[in-house]
Amino acid sequence: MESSFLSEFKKRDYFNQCTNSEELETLMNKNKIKAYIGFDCTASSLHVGSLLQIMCLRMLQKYGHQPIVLLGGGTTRIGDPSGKDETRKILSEKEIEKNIKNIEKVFKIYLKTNNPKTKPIFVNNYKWLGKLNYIKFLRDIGKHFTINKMLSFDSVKLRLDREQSLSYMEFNYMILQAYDFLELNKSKNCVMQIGGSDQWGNIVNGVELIKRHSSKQVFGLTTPLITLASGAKMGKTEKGAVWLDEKLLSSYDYWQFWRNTDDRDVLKFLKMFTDIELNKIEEIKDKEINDLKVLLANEATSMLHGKKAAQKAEETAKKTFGKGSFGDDLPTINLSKSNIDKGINIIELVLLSNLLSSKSEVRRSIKNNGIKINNNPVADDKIDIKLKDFNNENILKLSFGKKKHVIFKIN
RNA sequence: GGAGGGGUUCCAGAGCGGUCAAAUGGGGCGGGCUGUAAACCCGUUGACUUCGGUCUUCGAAAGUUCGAAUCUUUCCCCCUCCA
Repeated sequence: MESSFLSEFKKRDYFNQCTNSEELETLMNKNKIKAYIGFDCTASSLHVGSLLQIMCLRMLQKYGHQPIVLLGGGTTRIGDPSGKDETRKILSEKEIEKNIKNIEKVFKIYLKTNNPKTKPIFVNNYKWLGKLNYIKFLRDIGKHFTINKMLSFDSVKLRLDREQSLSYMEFNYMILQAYDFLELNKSKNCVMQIGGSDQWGNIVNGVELIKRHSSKQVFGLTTPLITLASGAKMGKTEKGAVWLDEKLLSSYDYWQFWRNTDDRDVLKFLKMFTDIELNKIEEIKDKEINDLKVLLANEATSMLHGKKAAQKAEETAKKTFGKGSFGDDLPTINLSKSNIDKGINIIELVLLSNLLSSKSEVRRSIKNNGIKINNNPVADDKIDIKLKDFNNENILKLSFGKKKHVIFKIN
């Protein structure tokens, strides 16, 4: 069978639900379509939680379809109640605009922008939501929604069941999202919305609205929630969220995130988050698991930060973990010579590194053998770091645990 | 509107005048084992410390007491049942 968008979509385990799989398949084989995904702009960048959605857009391009990226300046002002227990904080206009600009950059990395037929279209729903006329909106759009049905959606129902408050503002979120779809259908001929499984209700609403309002058939497609073998949510490291932004998470740490994947998740992630062809994955799947993890880390990191960054990260990792030495990708902190001459207390040094944030923590960690200077555990929290602790290149490696290292350099 | 129950350290959840920086479990962190994995085992989990202690915490404020997370008063918030 010839490979198609939807068949590969399914084979890579991107598929959760579709409003009408067969017809969508037919349509996509016949025509090149436009599909959109909306992204939340609450934070200044996206993290790996959105990566699967980004991969979906890439796949659209791969099959000649055109992705639309909706950066929800309008809906971010409201806040999606799906999966949230509490009302989100409301961001200022300026913050949202700033976030949108920054998030756009991520898409320009992941998506190809040179082919005019498939290059991503960026839209901001504030453009149309911002100037809605309330009465007109109620008459044109609001009449297609029944409260009875809206109350039955999980996003609303769960909140109400737990007797948590749901503001009228948030209650309207799903209508606004449905309206987005309608708007994109009218202005850009967008016929599909993709989203995470938690968006199913919102997406279906859009599909139905368009059917009622314009008598057109459009499609909704969702991706599964990624659950880790460990049961945890995907996307955390020692340092917090795994951001898709060098400024928030270094390419080395990003590489490490993938390198540290649970054995049981490696093949799944290779399928989901790399461009390696499926038959190739099939071939290599029995290779040494750690080699596969390196492959995964390299592929995922190259895609975001470039090949060079990936190589450098691998290099640093090899030195740091293999040889117990270090590479240039580790965070480096410069010290002045005069500081060292006086001697720096070990606790102060650790605090300088930001590896830990309080003196008590440092003391405890030293007691637990968790702090190392040049691979040697520090036994006493009273020692001072002096010139002799630095190597002949004036470098000292400070480690907390096995994975977190910082380089101190005298200059 | 009426009647009860409750707000405790990251979370769940004990404590109900001194022995409480607060049981226990989960999570986190560190160590061991290994493969930078999982599982398992051990330690640790408010801050500061000259390691003797000191300081700040149990919804908020005020009070009783030599002494309060524990008692009293007021306030704020949440839950259950009745109307």
